[in-house]
Amino acid sequence: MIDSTLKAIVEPRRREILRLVRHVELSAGEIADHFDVTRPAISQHLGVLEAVGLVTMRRAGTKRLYRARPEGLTELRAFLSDFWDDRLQQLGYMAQAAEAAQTAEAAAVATARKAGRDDTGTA
Amino acid sequence: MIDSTLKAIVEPRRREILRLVRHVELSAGEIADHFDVTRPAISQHLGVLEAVGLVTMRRAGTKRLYRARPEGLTELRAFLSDFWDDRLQQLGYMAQAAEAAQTAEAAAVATARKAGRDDTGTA
DNA sequence: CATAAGTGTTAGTGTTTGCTGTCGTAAGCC
DNA sequence: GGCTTACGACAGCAAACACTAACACTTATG
Repeated sequence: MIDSTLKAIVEPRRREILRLVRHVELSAGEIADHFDVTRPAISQHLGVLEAVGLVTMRRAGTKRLYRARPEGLTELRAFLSDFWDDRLQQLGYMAQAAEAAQTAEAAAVATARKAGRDDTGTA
Repeated sequence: MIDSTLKAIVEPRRREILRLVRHVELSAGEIADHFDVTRPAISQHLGVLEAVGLVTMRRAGTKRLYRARPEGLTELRAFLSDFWDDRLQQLGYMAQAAEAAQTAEAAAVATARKAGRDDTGTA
């Protein structure tokens, strides 16, 4: 699950695609225009990104519009944080922190401490 | 640079190795004992991890002791944070974008057309 | 219904990658 | 010196991956 998401992220072209559709919605053709490879190649990359939940797609006439899925990115960030921080928090933490950060970052940190457990992670 | 680091992280066995030597120093043989593959295979993984600066090695007699290099992990985390936050310090931006996109999808598409090819991708 | 535009899908290909098996090398022990 | 331990280095192989080319499908437009 997380493994496939990581594999999707590794490909440089897919990271670039993710950057393109992070804030705006783009059609497959518009995305392909940013690269030198053929459109089918980009279509495959989009399929991979959609399969792992990093982008969403909606049809608009003959076009298909893609957009980054913030939740997918959040989940990946949560996993990576967990990986490095030694199971300091759970998956839902990042979303809570993001919400709390709008008013105060310190509050988010406090939430992390509150939700966290002992980090005696001697693997 | 970051690309090779990401590639090193993607391999599940290398992530497991990284977990093993995160807090304690282990010899190549001890690390290999945790896996079903042969020692040369683990040796190759260790070589990759060392090449990208995710682990350090020191010789102790006939043994070679490996340990995670925290700085390497920090650099990768910094890159990933920069990638997702787009050097916009606000953590809660994603939620706002997702909410706003529902009401201003047409505007987003228009913006995309207007933006055209500002970045041809040189990751 | 016929045609064109916009994409996804499938088959096939070259390259990369992780693994095994064998060999070479440096450090300790008799 | 000769032997064992511990490890890396070098081919060789099989699977995975990204790409291209050709085809199929869906949606407007006449």
